[in-house]
Amino acid sequence: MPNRAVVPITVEGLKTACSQCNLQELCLPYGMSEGDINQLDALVGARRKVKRHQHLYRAGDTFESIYAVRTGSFKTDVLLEDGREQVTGFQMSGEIIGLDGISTDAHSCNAVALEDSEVCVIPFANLEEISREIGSLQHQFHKVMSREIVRDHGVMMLLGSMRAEERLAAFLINMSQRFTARGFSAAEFHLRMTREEIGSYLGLKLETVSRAFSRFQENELITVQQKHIRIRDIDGLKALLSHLPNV
Amino acid sequence: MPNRAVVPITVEGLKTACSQCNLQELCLPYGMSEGDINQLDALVGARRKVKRHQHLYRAGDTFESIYAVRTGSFKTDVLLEDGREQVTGFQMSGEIIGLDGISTDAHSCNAVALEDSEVCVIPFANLEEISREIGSLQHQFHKVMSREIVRDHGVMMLLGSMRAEERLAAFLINMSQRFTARGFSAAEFHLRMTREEIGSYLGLKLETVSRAFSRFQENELITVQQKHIRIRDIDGLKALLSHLPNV
DNA sequence: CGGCTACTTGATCCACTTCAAAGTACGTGG
DNA sequence: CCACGTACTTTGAAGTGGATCAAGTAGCCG
Repeated sequence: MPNRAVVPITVEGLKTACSQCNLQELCLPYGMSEGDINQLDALVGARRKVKRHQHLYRAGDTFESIYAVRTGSFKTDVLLEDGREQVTGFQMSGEIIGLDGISTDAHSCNAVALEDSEVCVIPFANLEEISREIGSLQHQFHKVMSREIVRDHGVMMLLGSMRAEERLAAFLINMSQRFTARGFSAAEFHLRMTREEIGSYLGLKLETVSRAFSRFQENELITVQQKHIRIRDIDGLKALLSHLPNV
Repeated sequence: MPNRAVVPITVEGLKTACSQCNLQELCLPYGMSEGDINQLDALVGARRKVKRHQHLYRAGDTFESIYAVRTGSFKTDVLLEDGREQVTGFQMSGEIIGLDGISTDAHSCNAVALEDSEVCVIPFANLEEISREIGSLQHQFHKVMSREIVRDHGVMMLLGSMRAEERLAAFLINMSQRFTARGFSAAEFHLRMTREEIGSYLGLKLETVSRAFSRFQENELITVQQKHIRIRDIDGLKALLSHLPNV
């Protein structure tokens, strides 16, 4: 596990490294003083590489740090005793993982890399300490947590009130937006997760996900080749979301 | 709207008033100094009464404060353009409402009183300022937010992976635990929400909720009389959660 | 090339929804 | 205090979206 100390931190380096990070809004742009930069130095403890299919943490692990995804992507899931899995989210670069652990000082879900990935380890005690001194960091962190709560409400809406094709359309639109925000194509991207993982996230079986993809392709909304997706008619997809179930 | 200033704050009074509050863990027990108490004075801005079926806030409202439920209970929900409603949670005394607003400085859901209720208004700017000075308050607040995220994951599990009777059993067990934590009977309680609201929360139609209640009654797990519930076999309910769907 | 994992597609089934009709509690005004 | 209206709940019967079961296919990697 390469320790942070190994990689000398420079302001330039940070700006590059963290340019897509969810925490950037408070770390960098707001004219941090030299002293602030030194504190930031204390904030990010280390980087950690996680290979595909490896756990970043498991349910039950002691909580010490939250993580910012630098490269790659993750899924978080909850397991029931009988083996049922619920994927609670997919995380891409710049997104924060691990907030579930603050509540009880132990993680309540699993975080697994979908591809070879790297995270910034942010010891939570450090974050709390520094955010007591830098108000903008404190506020930004609160926004990150709140955003997670709002996102979760959206997933509840999806799981509780939408039909299969609406759920998949919402998922594709969301992925497209997140790729766009990272400077990738809005129309063409590569999904890192399996049909089963998408299904688990959307509360559907993998066959249903597959059939919905096929239906979208028939209707010329998208082109599917395994995990490679090309969106041909984003408005058509969005239209699926604004219709009543039986109209 | 009675302002806080109207009700003189005393340490005794606070201990009584906040004895069931989620924020109590940091406000009260940790031997706050006289100075801390004065700061607390600045934290809780006012109390606000909300009548049954009235909104505490609506989606789109500017975010300024979070709320601690003093008496009564609330639901929070998200509405789709076509009228579909997803209830995202039910809140009882001591629980915090409004965390969704931090993210964008505007609320993203509606909060509606299920009965005549009263909340403590906590201006969020105050909370951030004071929590920069009192570390235990800061940490407690982070725990409250994290707990909300963990709870949301549980609801996703419920909506995405459980069948109707499992969902209702999980709901009843959860309600029972929360009533117990408030000093009420674990076995007998009055639901403040309608079958339709329970159904919306659980991703089911009201008829399905009603049928599941009836089935539980047939199986002597509970007694139902409209909104009055008596749990006769809590272990039987719990057993419903640990079984495979087809076993 | 062989073996594996992931994906697609068809046929059948069933849990939950939808539609419909009563029944019950409750508040209000006469 | 009763009559009536309203909102909520229960229950039945029929319909359907997605699950399940079952092949078969495509891509990947050692």
